[in-house]
Amino acid sequence: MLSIGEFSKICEVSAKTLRYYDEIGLIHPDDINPDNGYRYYSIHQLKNMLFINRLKGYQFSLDEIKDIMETKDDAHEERLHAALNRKRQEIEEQRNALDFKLQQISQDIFKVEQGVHLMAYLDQIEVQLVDTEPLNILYVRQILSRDHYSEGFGLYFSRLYVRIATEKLTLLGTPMTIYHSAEYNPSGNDTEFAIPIQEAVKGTRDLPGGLCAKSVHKGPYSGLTSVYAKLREWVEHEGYTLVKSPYEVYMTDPGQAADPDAMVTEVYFPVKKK
Amino acid sequence: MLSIGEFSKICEVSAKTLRYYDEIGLIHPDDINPDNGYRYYSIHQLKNMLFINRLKGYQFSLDEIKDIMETKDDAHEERLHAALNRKRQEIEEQRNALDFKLQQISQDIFKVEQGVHLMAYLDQIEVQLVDTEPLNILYVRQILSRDHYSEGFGLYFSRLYVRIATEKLTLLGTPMTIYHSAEYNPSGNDTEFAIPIQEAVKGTRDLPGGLCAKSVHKGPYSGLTSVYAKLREWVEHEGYTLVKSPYEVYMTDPGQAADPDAMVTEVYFPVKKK
DNA sequence: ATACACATTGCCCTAAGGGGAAAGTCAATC
DNA sequence: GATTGACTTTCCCCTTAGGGCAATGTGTAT
Repeated sequence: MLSIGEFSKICEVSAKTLRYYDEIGLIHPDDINPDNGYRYYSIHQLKNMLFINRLKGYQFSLDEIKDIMETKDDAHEERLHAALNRKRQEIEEQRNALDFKLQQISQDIFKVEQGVHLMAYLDQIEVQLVDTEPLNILYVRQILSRDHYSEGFGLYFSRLYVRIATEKLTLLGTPMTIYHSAEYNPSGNDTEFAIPIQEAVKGTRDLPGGLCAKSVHKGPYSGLTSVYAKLREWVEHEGYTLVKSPYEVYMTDPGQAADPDAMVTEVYFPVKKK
Repeated sequence: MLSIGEFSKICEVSAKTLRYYDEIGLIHPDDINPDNGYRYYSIHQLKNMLFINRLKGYQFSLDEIKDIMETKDDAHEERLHAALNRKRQEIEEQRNALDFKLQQISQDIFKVEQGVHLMAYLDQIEVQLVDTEPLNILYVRQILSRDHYSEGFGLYFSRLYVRIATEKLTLLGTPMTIYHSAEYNPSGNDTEFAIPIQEAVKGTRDLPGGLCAKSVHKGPYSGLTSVYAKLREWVEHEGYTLVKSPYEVYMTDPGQAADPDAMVTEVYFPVKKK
């Protein structure tokens, strides 16, 4: 049997960590001296410990690891397989996110070298005041969390398109999204997916027209945050108030855009003078 | 002036977060009503808030962001530039680490599909008992933290090689590292870089020979952890004890290996029978 | 006047341990 | 046998960047 210090060296894991794992039930020592509480590990536990470390490296939480290790033999492999595949996908997404950040930070470094403030582009965003016509829209309304935005996006629009095709409805514009959640809510937003059509069938409603502050955004959706900020700033600064939910109109097909830099999105804020 | 709720919507940052940033001094509201403590933000603070969000996206801690924002105008850009470059490098390293994890997890998924335990390779690591000859080594000993391992690696070995070259000493083997830190210590390990030479000049010492448990490892250094674990397991299991510091011998040049899979490292554990 | 949305502070919670204190224990040496 | 120094135990507080909830106070619209 090995003392906690010896086992700690073998696994290259601190004794503190081993005590913590004992506490949360991830790995209990094989034996505990009842007199003094000393923990003793057997050499067979090494493989388990290294397994835990491997999974930790794949960003499993200790809870997830515990679940996997507690799953009995027959279901174990299946479960592990599923979990690994899931994590692989997560890691891949993270890597892509980092790739994007790398591009962005490189651009920002360039900006700093040119003596331009990182946020200077905010002043470049143009806002116009426009009067919109009322529209008849085919819609579906959903609470969507940030994580499932892009999936929901494809899903709900394609459902609407299916209806338009099967019921031979007449398209009158490009797809749009209306954001009903007034507040910023990280857990989920009340979102309406809509497409303007001619016929007033079931599942359509009237989107009233009126005065709007409008900005046109070119590029990937991640840049929209700033456009929203800018619009709200403009509305505030010019003495207007938001009177209805803001909405976006996708001039380029959101599903099929090859180059994200070529995507064009219009953002509308229905307003009135304060 | 904007209430905390309005400002929160504009920035897409929760009110809680704004209060927290006020508390830690990252962004104070422009005005606070002394009667009721209500916070009021001005629209000019939007740019600052978005700047904070941008830096947060680059994985700056709030403390770092605060430092950057408190730096005054003349030093500000220089500091930001340095910080951004540093973060870019960090992000790049993270991305590379994720790339490596992706490869590894894919291999592990394959193993699971083949019905092989992830840690089965541990049983494949072979350990032999050998008798080593004493060596005369030119050395330099250093406390090195994990993070600076690879840099230290190149640096200290090249210093040794420079001495060998300038003083025309006679090389007797490939470079090696001796690990004097008995315990696993994440903050820094006592490490000796050494190269066996013939002449007993200043800066050399005798590395005594004797009985050793030895494993040969092929592949990148990241796989060495398991070799160490295996060796310790073997030593324990066969009833030996470690009598001196373990060391590694790099059969392939650690600086110049093109393909990490082709790298060969020998690990020695000086032991005696218990 | 009432209702309701919004604001405040305060307290506890997170994940995965790290740092350190006070006290008990082990093995080896004098 | 005694002492020393290394090792172990538990206990408590600390970390990041806020989230959740409660009790309470305030602003505005009806």
